[in-house]
Amino acid sequence: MTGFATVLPAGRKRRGEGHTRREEILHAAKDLFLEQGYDSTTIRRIADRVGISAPALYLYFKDKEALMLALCDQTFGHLIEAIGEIEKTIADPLQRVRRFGEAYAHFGLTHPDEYRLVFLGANIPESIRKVGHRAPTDDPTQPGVGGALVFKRLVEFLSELETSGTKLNYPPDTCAELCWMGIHGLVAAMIMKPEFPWSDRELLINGMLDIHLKGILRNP
Amino acid sequence: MTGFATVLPAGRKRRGEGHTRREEILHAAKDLFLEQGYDSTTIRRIADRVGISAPALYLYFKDKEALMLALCDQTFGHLIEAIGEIEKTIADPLQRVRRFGEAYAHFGLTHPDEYRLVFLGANIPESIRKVGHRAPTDDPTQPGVGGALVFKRLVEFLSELETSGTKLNYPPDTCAELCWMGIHGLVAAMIMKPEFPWSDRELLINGMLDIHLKGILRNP
DNA sequence: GGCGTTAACTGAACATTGATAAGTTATCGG
DNA sequence: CCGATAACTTATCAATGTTCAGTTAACGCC
Repeated sequence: MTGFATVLPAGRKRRGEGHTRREEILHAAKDLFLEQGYDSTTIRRIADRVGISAPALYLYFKDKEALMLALCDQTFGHLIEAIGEIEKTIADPLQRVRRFGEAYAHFGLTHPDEYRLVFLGANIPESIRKVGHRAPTDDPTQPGVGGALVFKRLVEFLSELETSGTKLNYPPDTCAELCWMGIHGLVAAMIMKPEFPWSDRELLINGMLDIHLKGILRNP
Repeated sequence: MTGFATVLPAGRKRRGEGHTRREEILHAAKDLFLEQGYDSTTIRRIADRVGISAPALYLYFKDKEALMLALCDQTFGHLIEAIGEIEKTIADPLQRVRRFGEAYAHFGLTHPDEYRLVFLGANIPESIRKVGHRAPTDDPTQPGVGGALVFKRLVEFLSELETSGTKLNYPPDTCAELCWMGIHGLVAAMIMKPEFPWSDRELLINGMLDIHLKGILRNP
């Protein structure tokens, strides 16, 4: 019907088109993980949705964990892009930090499932939980370093803030940990317990940012 | 050696002593969950450690999930006790809030798996994820209501603080949400990413509490 | 056109998992 | 001693992640 591609035996890829299949798998796996969680998503079901046999999946990913890692990196990419945007458009270090927080919260709340996957390690076995927090010096093309990169940016922003003359109550790393964890806690909880009668979202996010920015600056 | 209990065929319980076995299972399961995590702990291994067959475990717990839930409730009792202790021994409302935060963080860091299970809903099927956030009016003898009870106490502490004359920057519920989420984020992250090079634990916890207490008080 | 190489894929199988069914043992009141 | 039944076991199930050994078909080359 469609016309292109000569009739192939039910979706078999031509030579050299493996990466296409790989992305099909990623796409299907993402959908299924988000729908049913990591544990309930089986290799067979992913393969089914793609239209291949289960072992074929192992041609593209070492194991289920590697699949998940690849997905995490993909998601982190989006967040890192958003942060790069801040670096380009905002000059004031304090504003950068605040925008970082807003971008982070926004990212989490608009991609709740991915956030769960990446930052909460929900429904993922212990073995891959440490994803995203390898040493910040790791090769960024390697899977699983997204989280560290994001954190590194925040530390950079805070270091700028300090060298620009603003006094901080803690070292930049500690400030970064505190600020991040405050926002992270809020986002994580709002995602995990949506049925809880939360106060207004904007109020909470702005409140959390206010509190933390005030809290880390020596002379507010 | 110990001497009591007549020689039994390798640990079989006398009639009516089932609850003993139940507690043995809970104990073994707790150890194993803490050592290896929820997923990696198999029913068979728990049964092995207790010295019974795997199916025997199902005489005492409906399934693996029920076992974990029972453990959660048991553990939560300790947190609620600790909070009750604060109510008894500390009068000053501000101190109460601070102690609450300390107790909460301490609880999370010393019971990471229970914390993950109840407050993060990690590694468990959706069905039990919402545990801990049922309506606060639920029967506390039912499994899985710990979280809501704990939050209620914090709101009470903050309300006391307000009625005692201290001005707050936000309503007590919002303050409670902000304070809780700050600490929660920190605890959650330290649990989920233990290999991250965190700043000093005490420093972070105290820092987070300082920031939030300063942040919610109108005139510090 | 035919041929060999090999990327892309499949079917059968394995070990391990949570869980159930059906049967067995031993305790204890009468 | 006996019958009821609490406490437990063996055998087994279906589902899972993963591997092995093979099969199919696309493509470069003669």
